[in-house]
Amino acid sequence: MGRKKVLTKCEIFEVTKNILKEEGLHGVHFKNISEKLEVGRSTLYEYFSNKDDLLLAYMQNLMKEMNDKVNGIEDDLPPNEKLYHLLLILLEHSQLHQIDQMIRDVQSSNKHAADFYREQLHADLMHTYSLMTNWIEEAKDQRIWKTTIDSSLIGDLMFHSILFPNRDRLGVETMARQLFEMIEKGMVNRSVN
Amino acid sequence: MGRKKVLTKCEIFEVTKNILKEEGLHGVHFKNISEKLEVGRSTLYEYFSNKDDLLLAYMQNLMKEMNDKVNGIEDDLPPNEKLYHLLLILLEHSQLHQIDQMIRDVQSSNKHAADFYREQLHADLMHTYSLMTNWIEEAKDQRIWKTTIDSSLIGDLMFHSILFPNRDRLGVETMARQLFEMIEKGMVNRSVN
Amino acid sequence: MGRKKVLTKCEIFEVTKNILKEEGLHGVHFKNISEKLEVGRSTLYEYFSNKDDLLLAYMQNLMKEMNDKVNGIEDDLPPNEKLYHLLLILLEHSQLHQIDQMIRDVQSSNKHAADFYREQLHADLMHTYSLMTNWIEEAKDQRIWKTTIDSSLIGDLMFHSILFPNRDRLGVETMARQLFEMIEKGMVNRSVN
Amino acid sequence: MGRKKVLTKCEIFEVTKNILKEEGLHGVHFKNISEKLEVGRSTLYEYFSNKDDLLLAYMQNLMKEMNDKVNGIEDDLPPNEKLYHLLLILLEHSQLHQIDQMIRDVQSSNKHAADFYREQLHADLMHTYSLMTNWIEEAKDQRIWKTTIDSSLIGDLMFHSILFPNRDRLGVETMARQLFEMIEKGMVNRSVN
DNA sequence: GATGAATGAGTATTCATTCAT
DNA sequence: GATGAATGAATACTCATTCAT
Repeated sequence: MGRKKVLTKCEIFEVTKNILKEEGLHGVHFKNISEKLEVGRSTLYEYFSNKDDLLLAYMQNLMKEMNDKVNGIEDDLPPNEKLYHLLLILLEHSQLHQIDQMIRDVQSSNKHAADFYREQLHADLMHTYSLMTNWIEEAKDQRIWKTTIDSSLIGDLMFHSILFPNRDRLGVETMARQLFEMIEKGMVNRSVN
Repeated sequence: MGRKKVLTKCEIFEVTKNILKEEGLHGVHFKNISEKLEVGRSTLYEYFSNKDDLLLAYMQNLMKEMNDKVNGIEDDLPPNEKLYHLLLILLEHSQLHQIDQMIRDVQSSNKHAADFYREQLHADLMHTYSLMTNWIEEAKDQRIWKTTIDSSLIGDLMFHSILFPNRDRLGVETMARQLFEMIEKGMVNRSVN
Repeated sequence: MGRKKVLTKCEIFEVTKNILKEEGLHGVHFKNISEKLEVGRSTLYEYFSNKDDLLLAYMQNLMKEMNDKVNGIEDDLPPNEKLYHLLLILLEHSQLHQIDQMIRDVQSSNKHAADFYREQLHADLMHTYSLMTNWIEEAKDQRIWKTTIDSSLIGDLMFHSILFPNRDRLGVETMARQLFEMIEKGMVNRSVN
Repeated sequence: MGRKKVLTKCEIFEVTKNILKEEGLHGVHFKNISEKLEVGRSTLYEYFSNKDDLLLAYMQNLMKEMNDKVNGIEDDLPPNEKLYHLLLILLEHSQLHQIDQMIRDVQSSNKHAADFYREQLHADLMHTYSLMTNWIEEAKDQRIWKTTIDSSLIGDLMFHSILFPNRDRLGVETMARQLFEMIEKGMVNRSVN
């Protein structure tokens, strides 16, 4: 009695996600997680050996989820369409923006594990990043996109667009559409002359 | 009379800037600041009555510097050129990106002062933001830019571009130029058809 | 489940009482409390969220104890006898004398709780005070006591008698008896003339 | 320009007195003293080698002032009249009530001096105390006062009456008169029967 | 003398983590 | 497993005091 015996990592991730959204990376404490789950604080240690483990695992989980979707993008689409889908997926996983800070912050006591996870996280992130860059290059090679603009700059733009506060106001779909239109066509009003 | 000063607020800001860059907002402690400056920790309290005061003052200082430059933009330039200048100035003040988080985090004990500074910071920030949005609207009104894309989305993009890691690699000038070209003309390769 | 408790709020109150007696209100620190209890300093925070909470809780506890006894005084006794009982109870709760200073000093971070407790403390104190004053007035109304002497002056006297250092030497009972005799009959030697 | 060159111990005592009244013993800091005097904090060290020195000197000064008045009481008055005068003088020097706490608190680094002053303070205090007790005994010996009530209890009462909050409301004279009437004649209403 | 600057020692508080049941 | 209890390490902050000019 008390609480249901089954506490799952999934539930912990869910709560973590909410706290992360509401209070940011440094607002995540085992204290508030356990309170929200109505579980003893130390119970969390049965699931994660320390705080950083939890965060890393959470991020990795998120990353995996996202990577699965990314890998689901049909490979034979034109590169700019693939990039549009990628942008949409990124916007749907806005929590990712903390990953960068986390990779720096995390200083687990269990150095080995932490470093391992950290590197893997970084690798996962880089995977998406380079996928994106590749597709941009592809678009350039196929003469769909111009070559005068640095590919990784576009990459940065797409990746950081998850931070735009207006995402919530516009909605993910609209934002993706408009942003992609701007990326491709630019702001200049061609209907005029 | 009195001992010679070995420390200035300016030096403290300098160190703060570096720590902020290297370790993020939550990496700033009076401990590491004082260590880097090779002064006693309590000495810092002679300059700022607490940590939040320091951070707020730092941000305000930065903000003022930036606002001065922004206000120096000639008013009778076409809106898109003004926006280009604004983008350049933003990129030169990339530390600003923590301002948002700070405004939330900071809860100084000296409530009065803190609230005052916080509001002023926010006002300063909004000033720049709305200037930017106004110019975007102006560009739309003058039919220079198209109206199909949300103005604040462009605002977000410009503001968040200070976060792009490739800024350091490309250099501020190049990045501004390329980014602005993309914003205006888009990626589509028109030389082809 | 869970480790066995080695510490109770009661024990903390006990130690607090001793420190309060020996070193006064400002001699109370979590450091010396924890040392006397031979527990880690932070352990105390599991019981009271901060120092002021502890002090307020301590005082409230004391107050409650005393009020219970005060309320046990039979209402249909003559007012002067009721006052005698009250004096006795006050003398048995001499730690109360710090309450006044505390009510001023305490500025808990948990403003809400602190203000609430503070007000309640003050209310409890006033309750006793006004009970005392009422009984004095009653004694005057019933012509048992003379009216030429300010009632609250007697109140002050009774309340502050808990501070008399000779309380320890004489013992509470003796002191109460003698003091009350003096209050009622005065020092003048009537057996002479 | 700046401040008048002459800062006197007297001015420092004056400010100390006010702070002591408004904020209590632990509200006295060199910081606020120097601020109220519009003097540099370290300047105070030209006058007193440390905080405790200041407090001890202040108390001693007060004590001396009071003792002078006490010694001015004509020796050939009846003991109860002498006690009345003493009570009046005590009430006029209510700041004395902190002396007790101070004697405990003060832990100067200059142990020698501190102990010396402390002892002297204590001696001065005891002088008055024993003078008071002597006169009470005298009153008993002369059959003016009854012997059934402990002399030092009356001493405590008179000494602690300086703490009664109603002192401010009633005024020193009235309070002394009423209190002394009660001490001598008691509260019992003799005009009745 | 006077004072601005610097500092050390002490306390409060938070939180991840370990331990015993 | 689950959990309540205990704790150490780290940081914020205050204030008396010393030092150099």
